[in-house]
Amino acid sequence: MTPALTGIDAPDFDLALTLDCGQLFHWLPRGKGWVGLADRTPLYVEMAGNQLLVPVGTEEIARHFFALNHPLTEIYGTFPQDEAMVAAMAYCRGMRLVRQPAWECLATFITSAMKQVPHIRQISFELRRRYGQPVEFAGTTLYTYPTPERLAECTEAELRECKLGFRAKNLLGAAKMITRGEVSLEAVAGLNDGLARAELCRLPGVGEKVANCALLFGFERLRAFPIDVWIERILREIYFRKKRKVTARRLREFSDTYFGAYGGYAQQYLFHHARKTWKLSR
DNA sequence: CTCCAGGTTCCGG
DNA sequence: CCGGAACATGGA
Repeated sequence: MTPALTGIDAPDFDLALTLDCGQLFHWLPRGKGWVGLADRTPLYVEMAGNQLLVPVGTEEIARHFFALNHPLTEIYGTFPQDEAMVAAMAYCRGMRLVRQPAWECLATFITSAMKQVPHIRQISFELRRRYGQPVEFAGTTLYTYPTPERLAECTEAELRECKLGFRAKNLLGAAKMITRGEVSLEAVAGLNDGLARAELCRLPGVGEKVANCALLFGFERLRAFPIDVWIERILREIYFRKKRKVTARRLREFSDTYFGAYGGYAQQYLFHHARKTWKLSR
């Protein structure tokens, strides 16, 4: 049933936080840990002290996927040390931004527009179950995220059955453009942040925010700073308190510089902290 | 029943 | 460039 496990060093790593902060949408609790896919590789993961337990033979894949080599201490040192960041840092210490497959990440965030996290998970599981590839693992069946080629074969009506709503047209359109080679994610990977973002924004359903999520979580552009409704609230209520008529452009210019070289990390810390602590008092 | 959710796109000042 | 509105669906 359960595969043989082996431990790998994982200092400064909070697995639960990393899986629960809204960057991944298909991992499931299992026993003392979680199961999920790192691209095509099924993993069971569990913390044991400063070690991460993973199936024998998947050590390198797990190390890479969970970005255990991101220099967290150095990253924290680049954060602005204001009150909000200090609080978010304390709350989220050990959270890592994992290395997601580019298409899986991009597609998932196309389907995330105006949806709550549980809905995004629901959509992800449904797309995987219908159009992904089954992978047997530890007595259960996991499903890979469907390729652009497979999704491009679907009709919009079929995708709507996955509760996508108006996002179905966008996901289908993006899958088709990528399948036809009109946009190449391999090429995007070779562009600088600005050009990469512009290229991604050519896809339907991909605007500034979704492109930045893809860059941050799928292309390891750790400076990318997605501004969603939560981050916008934080910026307006904390960093622009009492300021009149703060435009979206102004928020973007501020966040692009203020949070530094690892702005994406700062963003995710602020995002998760606010979501977990503000929600209770509303 | 009403409101809103990890937005994008289009349209009129 | 900026603010509004439409767009689907489900949970609170």
